[in-house]
Amino acid sequence: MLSKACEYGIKAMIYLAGTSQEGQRVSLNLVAQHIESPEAFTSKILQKLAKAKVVKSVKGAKGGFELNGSTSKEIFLWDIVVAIDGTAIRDDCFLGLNYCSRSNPCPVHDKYEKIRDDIMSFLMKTSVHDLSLTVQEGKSFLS
Amino acid sequence: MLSKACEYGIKAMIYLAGTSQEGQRVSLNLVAQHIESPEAFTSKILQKLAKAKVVKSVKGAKGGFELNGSTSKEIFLWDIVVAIDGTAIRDDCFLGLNYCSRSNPCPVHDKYEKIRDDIMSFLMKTSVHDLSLTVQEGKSFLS
DNA sequence: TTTAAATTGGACAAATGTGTCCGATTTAAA
DNA sequence: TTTAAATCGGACACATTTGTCCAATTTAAA
Ligand code: SF4
Ligand code: SF4
Repeated sequence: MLSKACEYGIKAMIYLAGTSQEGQRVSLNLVAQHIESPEAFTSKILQKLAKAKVVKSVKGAKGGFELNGSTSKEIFLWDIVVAIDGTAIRDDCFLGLNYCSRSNPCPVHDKYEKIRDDIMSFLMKTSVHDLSLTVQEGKSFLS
Repeated sequence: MLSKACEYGIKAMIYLAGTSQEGQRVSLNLVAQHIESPEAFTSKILQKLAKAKVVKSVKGAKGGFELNGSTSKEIFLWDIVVAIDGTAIRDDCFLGLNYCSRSNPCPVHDKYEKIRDDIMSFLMKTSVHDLSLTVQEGKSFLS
């Protein structure tokens, strides 16, 4: 479903949502520790997220990462997926047909369309904020 | 979601369901043409499906491939997925946590669990026969 | 028995995804 | 001004997936 990089990216964003009150920054090292991902690989992922403007990175001493913009309520899973994996999960559907439509459907269309719509709805309507709450309460976990 | 190999495998099975009345065989070349996949790669995939006993292969002149067993109604998408991709799609869920459960869930569990169950239900309850009907009627397509 | 049609399986090649290393650069603080 | 703490970015390494090539084998038919 998602690439490993994208899984790490989502976890990183959820972690950052819990540390990003009032411009407080955390280092790459801390992020990687909390989401249990290789540090150098996490670095690449955070760079992608920074280029997509969903995280803000600050270089130099006392630098680090924080969520960009005012609030994690405005950042949705879909933003992260697009930044890291692109739109293939939406565009290349179940059987990976090059061209499909309601008048030229693949054989699974009738049975799969609802699942695809549910996935897209989940990705576009679930905010990082939604997910960070239970982590901060200790009711869900990133590793 | 699925590997390319698995997509080809599903298409091949759906195509074979339309050609496999009464032990009639089709060649690798024909299968690859109809599902628009590279012939040599398709060969590897059909070999996997043959080892999983969902297709029967016959070597030599007048040989070829046909569905194994009596009917495509007994072969489900899940059988094909397991034969080619294994059970990762079921075992490694959305965020790829190593260990998760209702008492140790990842942050998306509440929102994603239903989608996962819907996908598994779709894979386990959809038979190749279900899918081949609309193709034979010209109402859906494999390319 | 010979030939042609077909799958099989091993080795290889290319592309992508995952992960590492390290020097360059930036910034805050001593 | 110097130093230490950080991210950045390019090059590389490794694993997996995707795809190709070809000789070996099997089988039906001439
Ligand atoms: S399920 Fe529908 S949308 Fe998805 S590939 Fe098939 S025809 Fe296209
Ligand atoms: S959604 Fe639920 S089942 Fe899937 S990884 Fe998260 S906790 Fe596990």
